[in-house]
Amino acid sequence: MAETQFDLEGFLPYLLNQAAEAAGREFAAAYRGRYGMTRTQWRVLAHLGRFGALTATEICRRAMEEKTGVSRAVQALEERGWLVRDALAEDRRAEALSLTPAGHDAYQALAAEAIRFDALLRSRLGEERAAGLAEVLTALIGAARD
Amino acid sequence: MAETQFDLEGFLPYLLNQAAEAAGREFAAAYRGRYGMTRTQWRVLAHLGRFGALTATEICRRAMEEKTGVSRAVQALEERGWLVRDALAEDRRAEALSLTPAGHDAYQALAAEAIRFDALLRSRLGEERAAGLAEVLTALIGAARD
DNA sequence: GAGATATGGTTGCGTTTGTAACGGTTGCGA
DNA sequence: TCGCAACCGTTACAAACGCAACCATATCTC
Repeated sequence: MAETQFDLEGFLPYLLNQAAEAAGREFAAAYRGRYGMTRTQWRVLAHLGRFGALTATEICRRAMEEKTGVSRAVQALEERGWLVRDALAEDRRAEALSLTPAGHDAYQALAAEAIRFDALLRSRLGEERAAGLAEVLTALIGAARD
Repeated sequence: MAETQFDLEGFLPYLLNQAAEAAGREFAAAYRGRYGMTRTQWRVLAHLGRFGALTATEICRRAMEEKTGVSRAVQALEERGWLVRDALAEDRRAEALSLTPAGHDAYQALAAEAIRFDALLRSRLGEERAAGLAEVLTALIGAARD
């Protein structure tokens, strides 16, 4: 029987990983280097900064992150004084997480960095291809939620 | 001053990561579940199966992988009997890595799995969008190599 | 309303990963 | 040819990650 012809360089999960790691590594310098943050911490910060108060579970669902990672990231951000927990009247198991003013400042600084970096990537690709890319990735993510 | 408006859900590194993790998690069941392999091990196997004998450094460069990760993956694949090291006459620091027949069999099985999964992803997206995605990702990866 | 079941969040532990330092080898310039 | 820098690959150590087990609370079922 003939050998299976497998094209590694056209394999979508491989390409996605390579592109994500390349982009991630490049951007990580902005938050790991300057703020000593983990990727998960940055994600939690970004979600709270963008969407306001959330519970840990909501962050998990939105960010497709493990609850244990979120738990630790929340703890780290809390110790840094960037985040506070508030009791929820309707469910005493859960906590409403929200950013302090200092946390919001950090978010603003990183968001500005992110906007710059995103613009750089989009200029590399051309705005049209970049928009198409974002659309296809979103579709892919949505399809995987099942 | 107005707040910086940052659109997390359109941020390309974020989308890339989400899509890559979603696709990777889904496919990982094929090699982690059935063969107990690490992602790096799978990558090393794939590169050797696809491109023949390589040195560890060449794999690092092609796969954008850390040399320490490759070192450990090679060791694991060697212990499993899927890979052999051959001395290189022209440079006694480096080793030529290549798959054994058993390793090649494993590669074939996983490649078949990968082809199936890739086809599934492409059918989800539609062939046209999938091809465009692959092209843009390749461009992004190429641009990041600088 | 009591017991079973599900959910929010934390902790513990083993695995994986990344950074830094290290032997061994090669290549280059003084 | 001697010394020195660069390079290949491994090891050591620390950080991060993921899974499973675990408390506390909430919900469901009878």
